[in-house]
Amino acid sequence: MLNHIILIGRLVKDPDLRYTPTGVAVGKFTLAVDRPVNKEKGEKKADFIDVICFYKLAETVANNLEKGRLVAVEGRLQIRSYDDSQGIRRKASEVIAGNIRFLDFRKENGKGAGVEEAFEEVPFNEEDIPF
Amino acid sequence: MLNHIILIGRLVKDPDLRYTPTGVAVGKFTLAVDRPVNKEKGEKKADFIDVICFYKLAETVANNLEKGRLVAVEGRLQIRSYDDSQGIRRKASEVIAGNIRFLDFRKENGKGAGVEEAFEEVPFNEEDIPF
Amino acid sequence: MLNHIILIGRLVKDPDLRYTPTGVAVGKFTLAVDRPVNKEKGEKKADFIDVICFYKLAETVANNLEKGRLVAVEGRLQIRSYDDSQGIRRKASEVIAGNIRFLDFRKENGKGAGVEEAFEEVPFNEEDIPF
Amino acid sequence: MLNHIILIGRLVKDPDLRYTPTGVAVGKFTLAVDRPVNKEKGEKKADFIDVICFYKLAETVANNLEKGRLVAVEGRLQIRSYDDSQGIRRKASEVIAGNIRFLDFRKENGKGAGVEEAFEEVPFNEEDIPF
DNA sequence: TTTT
DNA sequence: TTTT
Repeated sequence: MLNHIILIGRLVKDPDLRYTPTGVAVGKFTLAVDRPVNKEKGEKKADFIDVICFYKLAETVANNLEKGRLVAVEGRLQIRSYDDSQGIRRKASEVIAGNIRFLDFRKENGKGAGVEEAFEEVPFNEEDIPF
Repeated sequence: MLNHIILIGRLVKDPDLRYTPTGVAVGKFTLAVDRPVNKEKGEKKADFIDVICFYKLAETVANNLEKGRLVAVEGRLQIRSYDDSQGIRRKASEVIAGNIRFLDFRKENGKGAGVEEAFEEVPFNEEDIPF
Repeated sequence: MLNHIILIGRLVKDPDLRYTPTGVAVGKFTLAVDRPVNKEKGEKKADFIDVICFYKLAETVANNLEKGRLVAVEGRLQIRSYDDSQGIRRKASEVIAGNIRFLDFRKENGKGAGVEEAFEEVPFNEEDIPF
Repeated sequence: MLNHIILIGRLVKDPDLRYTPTGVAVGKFTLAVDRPVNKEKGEKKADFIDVICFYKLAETVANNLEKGRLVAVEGRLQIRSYDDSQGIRRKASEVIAGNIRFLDFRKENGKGAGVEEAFEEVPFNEEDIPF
């Protein structure tokens, strides 16, 4: 009924871009999201979380992100079952991204704006709120 | 750059529905969101948070919600300035809802489904993920 | 660096409660979280998401929840690797819950309050804010 | 019952640090959070959102942040009423931060780690999960 | 101005 | 009162 996740982490590899048979762009990358450090043990751990995106967002990701970049991802967690190449039944856990923000920037592009929104936002004029 | 809020609370009054001069439906209601109880003092407090919604979502809210109903709201926090009827400059703090879930149900409507989505979700077939 | 997920769904079975060798209570349950319905195909699907909780929260869950109950879960997504009983390397995807709210209630317990908080909230008196 | 907000934005001024009569550190700053751009009008707007933090988190913020810095804030939205210096009744809308991440970094401090956590996290060893 |  |  409600499924919303927000992650900030770094890409562990360059993003992957493929197309479905019907021509839909699908992007995939893995994010390393550091866990809160365990103060006693002092060790550092991360969760490696797969992120999927579609359409224009997938292409913007493929064209602008690379290994090591820091991003914020908003999306929903999806669990799907599939059989791997050896026929073993597995579950994939993926975040379907609706919105991705680039949080560090190459010098050359200066501005630091986030990527295109995947969802159309509800448009309205603030002046029109009739209350 | 990123602004996302999730609230669960109860309507303190019936929702209000108005239309802008251009015919856009605008819904408004106030949510009482209980704070975590202060164990020492044992007192109970709530934040009273204004929520605004638009279009079809506004009409669904007006037609289905009433004082006392429990809802989950996803949206973004907006701060806007205005002059009140006495000419005093004030700031309004409102949650612009993108998604509202009804969490308790009249017996008569049984199912308990959430309301229509305000945003179009990214549509895709799970079978088409090419990874 | 930041990992936060909020889910609303129903338990697909009664929750499970176990203890670690050191006596820590660990609760586990699976939540069915309905996806936004695909309007064209009209079919209904859900993600089945595993949730883990600890300590008092685990015991409160075990004592108060059962199959079919509606809850809101706040937590973080954790991915961990393990070998299953056949020695096959697998990844587990689990939400570590910090906070669980009960959203429907048996008649007999009336109040409808959420469960105990797992985290200690920052305590302060509103009157003391020195701004 | 549930109140969770996540913001990413920039400080519009240096943060403010004060102490309550009982010696509790209270930090305050305002975040400019850019709204999704209105494509038709092309104009850029932001919400200016007040953030409050306490204790060690307040001091870390005061010692490390300044005007223009980019941060991620997790917290809850609080609405409180007060009378201003002219005796006019006003409502303050503030995000009570539980967790703040620094998202851009001075060259000199290299690492880019987030600030100290405000909440104690639930501690456990992954190896101990008895499922 | 406040909800169960 | 506003940030890049």
